[in-house]
Amino acid sequence: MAAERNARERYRAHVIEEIKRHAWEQIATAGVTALSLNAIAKLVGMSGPGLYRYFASRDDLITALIRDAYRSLADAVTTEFESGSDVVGLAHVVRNWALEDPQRYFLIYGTPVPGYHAPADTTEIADEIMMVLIKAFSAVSPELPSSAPSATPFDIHLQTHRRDSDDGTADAPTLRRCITFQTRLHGVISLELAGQFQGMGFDPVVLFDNEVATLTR
Amino acid sequence: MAAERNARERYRAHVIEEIKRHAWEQIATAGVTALSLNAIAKLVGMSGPGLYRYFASRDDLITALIRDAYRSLADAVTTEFESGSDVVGLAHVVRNWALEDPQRYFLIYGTPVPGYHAPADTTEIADEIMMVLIKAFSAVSPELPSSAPSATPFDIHLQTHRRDSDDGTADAPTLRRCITFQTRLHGVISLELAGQFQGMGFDPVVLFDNEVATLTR
DNA sequence: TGTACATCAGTGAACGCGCGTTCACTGATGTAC
DNA sequence: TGTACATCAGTGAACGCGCGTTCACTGATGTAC
Repeated sequence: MAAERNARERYRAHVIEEIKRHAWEQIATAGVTALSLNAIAKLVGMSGPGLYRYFASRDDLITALIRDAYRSLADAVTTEFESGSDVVGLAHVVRNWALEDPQRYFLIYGTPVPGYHAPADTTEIADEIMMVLIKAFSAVSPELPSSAPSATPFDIHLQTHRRDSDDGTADAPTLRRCITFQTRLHGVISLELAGQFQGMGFDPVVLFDNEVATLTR
Repeated sequence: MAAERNARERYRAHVIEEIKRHAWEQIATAGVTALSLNAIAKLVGMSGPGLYRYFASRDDLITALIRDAYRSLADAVTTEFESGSDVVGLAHVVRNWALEDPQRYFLIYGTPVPGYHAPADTTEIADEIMMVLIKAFSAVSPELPSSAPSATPFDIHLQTHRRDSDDGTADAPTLRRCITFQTRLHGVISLELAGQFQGMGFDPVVLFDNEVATLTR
């Protein structure tokens, strides 16, 4: 019966969620490096090999976590945009999302593991975020002083060298602003999360706001 | 005899360098995570425990490597500045240094290991870099349009909340520019090194130049 | 409703591995008188 | 110059550990007729 089958599937989904939950706890506490299948299995209440019914390998688990992290960020950004927020609002959503779980942020944007390659569908989610940014910047671009007057060398470069990710509707200055949004936010957020501003005395959020203000200028 | 003692010390220094060399190779190939004392010892040509004559623990080795990385970057930046280079030149030195060995860059600026705290003297070297930046920006600050006219909220915040690292000679706008130099460069460099721009079609160095150009504006 | 079969969740034992680190020890190099 | 001692480099065996993963198996749950 379909209902019965769903019961098994619901159970399965529930266990998968529990595994992931404990995986995230481990990552938050000690980083991806410390993620251990056996330890997670113990926490979930089953023996090591049992976990292989749910994830084929350690890399499989990590890949699933990365996908979920991307998904979570994309959802947060999309939701915020659809509730009428502007670029500044989106920036704060990203920062808050990062502060929520720094290691989750670093799982996506942190030190790459040489050799490991993220699966294709995470790229799609990254593009999804990019699309939201394009929409957000398209709304303000015309008003910005630097949009028409002078195209930067990078703008010109973008006109010829660019492979979508967007559907091609965005003009170069808008695309540049989206990329700049990403790099500037990452610069200030990741250094904050890594504690590089500790001992410098200032409040990171004020620096963040300073940086975000430059995006719509 | 002093000469004899030096022979032993020179030998010691030589072995330490060889250990570090192999350690860097391992890091460049597979990241810090993969750094293994036993493996390094084998490469150097001694048995595992022998390495403990040179480094008291794995963390000790890593700490030494981090210190060396900071030192190397600080030297590169200082040398460039003393040879008459400006802010733009310094930016390119930093990027080239990062490209030289991405994992070395990430060892300093990458994902922090929860729990690990860098020793105090690395902070001193970081301050050293900051001092060079302050000098470089002090040279151009007076000419910049935004220096006198309008202080940003972050500038005002910095005036009251700041614990040196500089000797207190720099004014807030200059200090802000130095910090911005660090965050913007890190944003664009680390995303490039992590391969986040792959498949987007543009040349990262053009984006980098675009971003650097904003620093002296 | 009942029976025969297929699918699935989970276990326990085992494999092979490499890790960091400690310890007692040997042999070489340097030091002091 | 020679002898007695101290320092240092390096070895080999061993400890304990936890890891990812495979395998043969049990028992429960679902499916088909």
